[in-house]
Amino acid sequence: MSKIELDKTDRKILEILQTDGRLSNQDVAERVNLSPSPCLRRIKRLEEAGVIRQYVALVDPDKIGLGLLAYVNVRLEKHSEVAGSRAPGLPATSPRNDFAVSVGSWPEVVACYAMTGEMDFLLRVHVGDMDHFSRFMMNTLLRHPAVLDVKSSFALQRIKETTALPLV
Amino acid sequence: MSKIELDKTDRKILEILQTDGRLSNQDVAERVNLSPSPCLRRIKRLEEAGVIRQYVALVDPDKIGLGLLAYVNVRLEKHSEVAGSRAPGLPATSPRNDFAVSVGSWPEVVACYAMTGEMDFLLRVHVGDMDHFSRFMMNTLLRHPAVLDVKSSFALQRIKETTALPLV
DNA sequence: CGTGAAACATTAGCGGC
DNA sequence: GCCGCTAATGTTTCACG
Repeated sequence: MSKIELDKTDRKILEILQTDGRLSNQDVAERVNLSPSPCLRRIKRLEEAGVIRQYVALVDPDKIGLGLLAYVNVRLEKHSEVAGSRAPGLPATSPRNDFAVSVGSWPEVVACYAMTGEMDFLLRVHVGDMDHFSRFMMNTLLRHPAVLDVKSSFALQRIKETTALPLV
Repeated sequence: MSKIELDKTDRKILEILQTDGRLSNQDVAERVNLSPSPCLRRIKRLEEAGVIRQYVALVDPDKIGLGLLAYVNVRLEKHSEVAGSRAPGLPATSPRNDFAVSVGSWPEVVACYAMTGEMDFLLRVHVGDMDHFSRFMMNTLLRHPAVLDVKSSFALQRIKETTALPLV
């Protein structure tokens, strides 16, 4: 995790790149009152330290036919064992782990967290419409052997949505 | 909303930029077997159509002292009126609207959706630790006059997290 | 930290399929 | 219509002061 010291200029650079990830180094330099080379050195340092994890383009879901955003709470079976082939002494494939691996392969699921509380997992799911959603539920999520039950809610309105973290 | 036609090449470009938003146009062109100029024309078209909404740098929350991720379900008071100054006939400031505006000004809240189901809003909240979280609850969220009650869950583990949408 | 120069990237105009 | 060439302009990057 290696915390790293960030001074005021570093934070300003992060703030800028969190909003405009394609700004040229020159432009960033100008906005933080630095010349290009020290600015680039700082950005490189932030990238290497993993503070900047990635640069990405954000795509509008509505524009590519993914108009429905759902959050799905999932509860898994407790303590169930995988039927059949399990060598004694070897670590069992737990339902939890199984589920986590499956989630990685479902494109509709863009985020999944193990959570505190009564529900084990929270999934963020992008689909085209209710039809698509129910297909995903019936054919994929509810068919997974580790899943005990689910509770879904749908986004009616996006009040706020940003990838930019507050820079304390 | 203006749907736009995306051919195979456009989708490939989006896929690439969703993973690496700082790739040079030349590199993108190479990967989609196009020369730089038609590739740039396509990217510009995607930007102008709003399919690509923004380019951003993703910052690792752990590295900047925001180690705790919470999802907070919020229920608002129904039908309450703002006390005092309201001209009859003018649209009242609804608690809903009031809340939406406030959320915009709280840096800890990076996302907020109006949801179906028993809870009105779902907030995604990044904070440093439980202390920070409870300060946010006591001093900000629970003090808001529109808020009736809240239910919080905390992320124990990030199983999957991507900003890249599946390109159907 | 800043300067400067070489290598590299972007972008508009134009001709071709 | 959409592609690719060329050439001018702008940007990145690094050795060095």
